[in-house]
Amino acid sequence: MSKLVPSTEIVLPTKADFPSYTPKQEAILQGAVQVFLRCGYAGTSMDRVAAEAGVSKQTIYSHFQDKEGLFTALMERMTIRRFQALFHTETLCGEPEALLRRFAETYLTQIADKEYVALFQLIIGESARFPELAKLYGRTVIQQGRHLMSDYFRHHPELGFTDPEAIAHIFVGSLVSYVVAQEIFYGNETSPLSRDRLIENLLNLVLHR
Amino acid sequence: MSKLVPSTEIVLPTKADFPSYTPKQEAILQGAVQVFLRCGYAGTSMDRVAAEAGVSKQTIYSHFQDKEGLFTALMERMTIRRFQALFHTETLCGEPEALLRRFAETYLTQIADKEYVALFQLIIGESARFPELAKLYGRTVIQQGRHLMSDYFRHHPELGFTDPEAIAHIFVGSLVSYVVAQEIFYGNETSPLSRDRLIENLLNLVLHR
DNA sequence: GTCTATAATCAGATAGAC
DNA sequence: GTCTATCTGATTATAGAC
Repeated sequence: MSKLVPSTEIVLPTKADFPSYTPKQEAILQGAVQVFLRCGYAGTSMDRVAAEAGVSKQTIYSHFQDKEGLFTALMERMTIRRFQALFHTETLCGEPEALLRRFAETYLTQIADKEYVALFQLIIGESARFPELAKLYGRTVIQQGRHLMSDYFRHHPELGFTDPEAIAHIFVGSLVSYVVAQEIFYGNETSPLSRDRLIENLLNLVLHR
Repeated sequence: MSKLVPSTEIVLPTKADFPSYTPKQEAILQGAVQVFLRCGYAGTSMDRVAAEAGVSKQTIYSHFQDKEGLFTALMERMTIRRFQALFHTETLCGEPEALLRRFAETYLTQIADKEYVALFQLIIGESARFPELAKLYGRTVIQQGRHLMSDYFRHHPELGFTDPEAIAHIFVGSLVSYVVAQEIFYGNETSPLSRDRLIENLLNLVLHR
């Protein structure tokens, strides 16, 4: 254990995960987004998707194998896009406090987005039926955030973290569960906690000790 | 603000939330658990529930108004039961470190249970269609945990927390998101982190500073 | 490739016998 | 109260015209 290598290997999305679609396929996917996110997998009918997309049902079946094929293609695309939006612009450098605050704010803004929350809910709800989707999502959106953070901690031993990976788990996990509690379990109505208060206390806990 | 009162009022389940059921109704509910937890709301058919419960479909409709009525009755019951299992035996007293470790271990054990995870997933997936269920769940299972902790912090000012509620948010949130990452997004397969490591680092972060 | 029309099945909910 | 049988509409998927 002499080299500073990550203790977990992250499998990043490759070019094979970014298939390109024809305009017709784009129309289908765009229509499918609305319905799947609102009604869930079983609650979505192909008729509804066809109507929303402005194409016939048979056209959907000729481009995507079946309902499962359409659903997985759509979910994979949305997951990868979120991944890009989350981490494309982020380069973890600068002073620890400013960096961590910027990371937390960016991450929270991204995952508290309405469409994002709906995607999150859908993948959780279908995690048993579509485990590969859940794994892809976990690897790209959740683990990648932890990975960036723990790498930063590892390369800044002056912060004094003996277990950077666990701290990253706690840091990112607090952000994720905040959104779950506030947006999905309606905590913003029953027991609100401002984003600033969360971030301030999280930074205090991690840095000022 | 001179008295030590909780800053958020928790609405606890009352006796009205514990309806009693006849043996026939118990059989129906017991059959419905299996199917709803495995197939989701839309994916569950009343025929299937009837078969699983060993009764006729009409019997279900005569005891519960319709599919929604059966589903909400079942979810409410499971939520309340989990709430009891979580907090009935727990009294927060003793030394901070031992207390917090015991709390974290009990909480994790409870919410990492297979049936519990399935309930969690189902309520998240149906949170848009059944917001009242999500609110009930959030109030009883999640907020109640935070409430117990922040109360404890508030009554032990020697711990030096300027914002007990936010710290409780982070503490309980880390536990919840750990289970989400490990059990729902299959983190135990792709990037495992032991329960002990999480708890140890969480306690370090909160207490030893 | 795209559409209209249709097949085959299954859903939630009810009627009526016992 | 409970069951069997049934109704009505919606669902996935396909056939065949253009």
